[in-house]
Amino acid sequence: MPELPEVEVTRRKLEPHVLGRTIRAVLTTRPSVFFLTPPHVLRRELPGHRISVLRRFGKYLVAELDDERRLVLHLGMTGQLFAHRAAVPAILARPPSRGAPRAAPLPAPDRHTHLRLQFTDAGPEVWFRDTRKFGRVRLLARVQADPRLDKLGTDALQARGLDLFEACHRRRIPIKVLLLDQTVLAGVGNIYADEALFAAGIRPTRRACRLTRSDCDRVVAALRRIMHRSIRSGGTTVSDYLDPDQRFGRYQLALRVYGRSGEPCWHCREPVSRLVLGQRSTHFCRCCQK
DNA sequence: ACCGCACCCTGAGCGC
DNA sequence: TGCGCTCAGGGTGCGG
Repeated sequence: MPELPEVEVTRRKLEPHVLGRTIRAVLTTRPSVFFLTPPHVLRRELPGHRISVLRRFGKYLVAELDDERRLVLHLGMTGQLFAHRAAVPAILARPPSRGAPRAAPLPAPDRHTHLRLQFTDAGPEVWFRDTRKFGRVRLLARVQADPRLDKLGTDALQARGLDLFEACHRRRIPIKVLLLDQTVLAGVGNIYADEALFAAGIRPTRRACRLTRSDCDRVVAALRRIMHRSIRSGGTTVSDYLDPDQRFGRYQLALRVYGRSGEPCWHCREPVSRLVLGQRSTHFCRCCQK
């Protein structure tokens, strides 16, 4: 599932395919929850405009247009952005291990390809595909605020221990649940929350208010370290994630606890435990995390 | 303000 | 073979 590292890899690889290009036509599927801006509006409004910047905020991607409107994209759980060159054979072997992606390289758009941007030049189309439709697309008017975007906390890669420590004040929820709150640190999802808490030696069930300043420093440092490593590895492919070139991530090979319940802990060899917190499966080591 | 939980959606995997 | 069930989870919104 795309969290900050996967979204950042997507941004970096998509950027050269969109910057400075002018949209010629937009193809969409039928209206659905996927479209916060109705598809017929996107088809009408986007053509003729040039994409000037592609930014990331937490797990959001924002394409700024030449008229200062913004196209806001969220990949949800199964969202994929592709730079689709016609007639170029897609790569691909199986991913190195752990979870065989359901997705295979797409030779043609299918019913899950909800948005296709075609450009005035001969370069690739950009496709937004999302089987589960937990992803979202919205076109913001000039200077129009986005309620979700504006509520995001500090980007997880920019955060300091103090940011987390202040957010933990008087919060009685498990630290794992707090880490998933996008208004606290933007970009942290289920995988990296578990991995960072393991690296910091903190049990995910511990109440947020019971973390010390030093605990928070370790969690934030671990998040930054792990996310940077993951970005360098092309992100984590657990089930569906593919980058704009339809390549799998490789960071799943480096995961220490996520998806490893019952397998031996990297440090102490005790079996990794699993429980559910905030309706999300949570993985940790009873021995190494207190 | 805080917190728990149902819900959105689809495909995979499983038992029968 | 095929049906029906459960599970996965990012984010929203509601009720207590």
